[in-house]
Amino acid sequence: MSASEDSIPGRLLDWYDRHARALPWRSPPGSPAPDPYRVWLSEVMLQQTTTAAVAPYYARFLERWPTVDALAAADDAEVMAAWAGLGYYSRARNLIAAARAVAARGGFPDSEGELRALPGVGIYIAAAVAAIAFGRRAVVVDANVERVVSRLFAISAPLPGVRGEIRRWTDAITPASRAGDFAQAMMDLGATICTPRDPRCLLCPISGDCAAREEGEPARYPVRAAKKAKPLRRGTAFWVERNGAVWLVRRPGAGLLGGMRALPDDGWSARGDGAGERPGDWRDAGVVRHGFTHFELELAVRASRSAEPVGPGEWWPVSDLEAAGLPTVFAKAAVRALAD
DNA sequence: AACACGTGGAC
DNA sequence: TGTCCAAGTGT
Repeated sequence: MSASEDSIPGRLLDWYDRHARALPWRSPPGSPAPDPYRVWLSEVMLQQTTTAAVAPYYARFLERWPTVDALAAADDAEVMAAWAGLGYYSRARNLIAAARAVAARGGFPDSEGELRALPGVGIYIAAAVAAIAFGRRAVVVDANVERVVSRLFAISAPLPGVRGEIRRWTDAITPASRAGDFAQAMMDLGATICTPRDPRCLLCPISGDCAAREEGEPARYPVRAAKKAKPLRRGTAFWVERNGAVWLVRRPGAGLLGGMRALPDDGWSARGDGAGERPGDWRDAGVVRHGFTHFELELAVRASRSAEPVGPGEWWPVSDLEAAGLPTVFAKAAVRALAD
């Protein structure tokens, strides 16, 4: 390696060679670079999502669509249904669009700039794919890196405003070679040692360079701006059942749960409950609570066997509801309706 | 710059 | 039960 063993990247790479996590989308350190399709797919799934949550989805996607060409040829509805439960559904919509763009140009581009042009590929994924799949030197900054770097240099200004400074420090310690392994080493360090609470500094290969450890309270970094309170919204979902089938709709392509199958609802406007306005014989099937990123939802479930479905939709066999690919909030509502 | 955008696990 | 937060991106 070009980095000396006494440097921060040198010690980190040496640690990574011995302690890298074995993850389904990863090649062991020193082995040939993994397929860019696999790196890209995993990075998209891993946005704001834990490795444990991603693993089964990643396995299913790879089995069903082993190449970017296969994914590009897939039906939108099947991909959206396969994504159900993973959250942030715009990722799935962008995944399809990006796969088709890549297939059309005959393969993945190998530079950050071109990667960045793909839908759903931002500054982080472009850098990660360029470094991990194509061996480029790129500055990869995710939440792990933010935490490690903010501690290493005791950066006391709050996130998110301080991201530029963190990026410059990361650039300063990113080696010319093995930038992909370096990025993954930083992420492994953040995930297993330099953890949000109670970092295990005694096991850290760069604790001797860490300004936060020197100060004595590393867990106080990174500093974050105060977060806003989540408002509570109330709404109603409608379970209309007939001959063993339930009426499902597809949500509009953009916005919350965009493009996903769903139960019909009242829009969750603050005043709630338009159920009384819908003709038919309705029963109260209970309430489910669900937390979204920026609000909390209290969703009343109303069920009927006589109401007429409203607008476009489809009858879906209740016995095969799993295959409909409902987002978790509606899966909860379905369980509530069926338990009633 | 600030906000929209899901979900589940850890404590 | 509540809070934090995880391999971020788009607008």
